[in-house]
Amino acid sequence: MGRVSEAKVKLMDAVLELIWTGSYGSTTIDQICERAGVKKGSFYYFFNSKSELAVEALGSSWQSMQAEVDRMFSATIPPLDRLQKYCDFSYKFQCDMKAKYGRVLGCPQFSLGSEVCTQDDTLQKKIQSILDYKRKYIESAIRDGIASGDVPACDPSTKAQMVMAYYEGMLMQARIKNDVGLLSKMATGVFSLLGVKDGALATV
Amino acid sequence: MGRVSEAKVKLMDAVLELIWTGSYGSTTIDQICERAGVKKGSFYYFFNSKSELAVEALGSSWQSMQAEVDRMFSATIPPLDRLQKYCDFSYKFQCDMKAKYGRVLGCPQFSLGSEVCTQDDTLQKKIQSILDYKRKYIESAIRDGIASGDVPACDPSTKAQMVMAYYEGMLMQARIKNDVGLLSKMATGVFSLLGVKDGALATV
DNA sequence: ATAATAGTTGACTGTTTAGTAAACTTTGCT
DNA sequence: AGCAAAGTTTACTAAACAGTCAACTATTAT
Repeated sequence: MGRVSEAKVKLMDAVLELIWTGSYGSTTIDQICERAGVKKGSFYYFFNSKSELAVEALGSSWQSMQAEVDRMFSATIPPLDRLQKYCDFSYKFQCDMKAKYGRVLGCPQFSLGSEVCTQDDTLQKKIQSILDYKRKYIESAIRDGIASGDVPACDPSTKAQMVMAYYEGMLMQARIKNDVGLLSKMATGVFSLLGVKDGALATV
Repeated sequence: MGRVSEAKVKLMDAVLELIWTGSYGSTTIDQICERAGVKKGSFYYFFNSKSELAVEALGSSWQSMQAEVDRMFSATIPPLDRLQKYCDFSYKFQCDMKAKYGRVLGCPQFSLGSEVCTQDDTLQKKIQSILDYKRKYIESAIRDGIASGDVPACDPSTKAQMVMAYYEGMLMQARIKNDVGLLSKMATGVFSLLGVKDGALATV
């Protein structure tokens, strides 16, 4: 019973957009409320702080993204194709953001993680866990690639770490330079890191 | 004539430390002044804003760093050794920071760049230019490596972009995870990206 | 010595911010 | 209808914040 509300969802959407198009530190609770079309009293009815809102928003945003990532990294897809698809997806995604906001926005977890890691422990832990999930997809694709003989023998965990550093570094660069072109050939570097000749893919 | 002052230097040191150990958005002018042991009136005597101070501080910090980088990337050193030295230096540097602050701090330009790129144009441009300088060292080493036959033929500019993405991505990951261990084998990935077998170095 | 220059200080202003509380409104249950 | 749960709103406080200014102090060239 009682009345129903979309305020919570609206606040989560608003905070993500503001953090992503700007930064965590520079977005105020008043701004979030204004963007969400929600009064501050309602904000504090649902959340205790900006940090708490951000944690929930990041979690829910990752949850909806995860379905899509699961499809890209399906075990039915050849391992290297998964990585190719993931790179292509990221490129397209960043193009969409650039079209929508006039800005390449990069990876929300990485940008935010770098900003708050020394300041907000619970937020930092949430981001860490999402990044760990993402790495597991890559690691699993590498492991499958080794099994199928597409990837030279290596430690999948270490290699995944490297691939991810490269991938996230590229997105960061694209954000800082506001240049989406850097990302169009992203997969090339991924395959170099794996010691795989580019173009050795089954189908794309 | 008139009296002499170290306030400007102290303010620049303070802002760099605060941004690096925290973030740009979360460091206030009051904080900077307190850390520097300088009164706010003096701050505004020398600078018009936090942004202006940050621009000057970044420039001067890069200038003193550049001497060291020039040595590492000396044309007298075999090209791949330069990259190895640079990776080793970064690793040691981050270890020092961890020892000093209890935190891996990563690359100041990259963290800050990602935070302010959508918000502060002059700061963004300053960071951009420093990052461009850094890339030129890598690009030049790659070009020399191709000339000496140590690096397979490629477009040095594009490859430098990739190497840098990987390098900066690694530093970012280390910052977010507060784990310096990730960086100990950094050069391995650099050489993979260049299509060079690890251990093909003249001397290190 | 003193006057001009360079830098310092503290007290001040107005604004933005986080956070609170009490009155009010909508909704569903009986 | 009427009551209770769930959510909304407005007006408020106190603190943090950026930025200003006039009076003050140290340095040095002459």
